Amino acid sequence: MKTTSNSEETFLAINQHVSKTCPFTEAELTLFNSLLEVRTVKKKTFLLQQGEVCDFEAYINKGCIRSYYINENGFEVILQFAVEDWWVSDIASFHEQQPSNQFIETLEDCELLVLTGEAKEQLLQQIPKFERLFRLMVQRNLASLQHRLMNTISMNAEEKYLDFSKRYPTIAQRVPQLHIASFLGMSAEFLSKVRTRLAKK
Amino acid sequence: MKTTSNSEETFLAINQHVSKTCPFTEAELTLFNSLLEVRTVKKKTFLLQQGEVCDFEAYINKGCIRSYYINENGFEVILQFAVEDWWVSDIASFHEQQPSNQFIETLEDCELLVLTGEAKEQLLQQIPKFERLFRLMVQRNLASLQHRLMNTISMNAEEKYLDFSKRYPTIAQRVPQLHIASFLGMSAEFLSKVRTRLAKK
DNA sequence: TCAATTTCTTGTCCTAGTTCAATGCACAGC
DNA sequence: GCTGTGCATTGAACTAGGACAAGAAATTGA
Repeated sequence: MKTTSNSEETFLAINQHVSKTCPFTEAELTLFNSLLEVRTVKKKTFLLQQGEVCDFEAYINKGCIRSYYINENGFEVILQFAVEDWWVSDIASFHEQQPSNQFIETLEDCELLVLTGEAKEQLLQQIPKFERLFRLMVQRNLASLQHRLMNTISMNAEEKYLDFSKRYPTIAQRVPQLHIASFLGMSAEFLSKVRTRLAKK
Repeated sequence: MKTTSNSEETFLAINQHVSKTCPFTEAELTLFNSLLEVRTVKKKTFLLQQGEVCDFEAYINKGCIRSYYINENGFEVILQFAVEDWWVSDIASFHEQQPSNQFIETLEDCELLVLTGEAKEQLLQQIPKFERLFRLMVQRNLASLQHRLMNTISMNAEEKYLDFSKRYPTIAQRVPQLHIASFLGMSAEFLSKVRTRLAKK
């Protein structure tokens, strides 16, 4: 009894999430859910490290995660913040089965619904409609990354920060400024200066 | 006779291109080809302008194209250079049927194979396997954009230029420096200075 | 072939953002 | 209740790259 109601709750959000992009039947959703692995992870855990092959896509039920690169000079750049109702993965590594060059790390205690490579294959084989869902997900990702690239190139620090806190108000709250600066491509000190300058207005 | 051999030639490259990612039968490829529209376009033609809804994906048989944004301040940023064996489109606008905020412009006389929205729908309906091809295409696009974002944030001008000319030697040759600078997110003047500095070594 | 337009180069001056260092703050662990 | 560790703030000195201007070189096109 407990388990059932618990698991219903567990999959509520993700089922709504996938239904938004594509209509699925109850039976299809049930199959989908059975292929997901529920995982709770402590803060500051790595889901993926540079050099490993990424073998999952994870939907975030609860918590906050960042993915980032570290380049040759030890310079860290944040690729993505992910919170509730988002997915994280290194798609390139996942699909080409190549070693990743990203880190994926929890910033808070998390509850994740994990789709492994094997599970995803089964899913796509049994319900090809899901192919469309994943294509749409990647597509949106691409569009938002394009947008971010434009901002990164054409905006100054203040504009970037304002745009960010408008676009992701919750994340701007939850995440240390340090990381936000890295996401926006500026030093933490300078972000701090920008913020105090803005506060004075 | 002439027509046949001509059209065989026309579709040779694209058929190889799609077969690389996914095996298709002769019949499937023939159907695919029949849905493509061959278009030759003069240099400096716009395939898409800000405000229009993008209704195509175009495969480049011959020529060179750029897609770019112009932001509120009139600042131009190049999103992509595309040459032979690449696709261009504004995926977001295309699939959401939203007005685009990009321009897509030919930099040379081009021969394109154009897949319109309608044709693409037919294609996906009749050969669902193509869904996979398009997902992979978007996915690769995403991966390369991630890479570019990292470079943009973490490299200095010289490193960016060196990386670019290593990664896209042909494009570095074919395209005015002006545009390369815009792609790399630096002023044309500064790129010129970087190049003379490099030449002196 | 010559003019017209685009693109490239070079120099000077200037500013947005960096780096480094010091200080203050908050809160997690004992 | 103290203490260490990780963040945030502030300041001073520095620099990569931008903006502007003016001339040179290269392409285009009738």
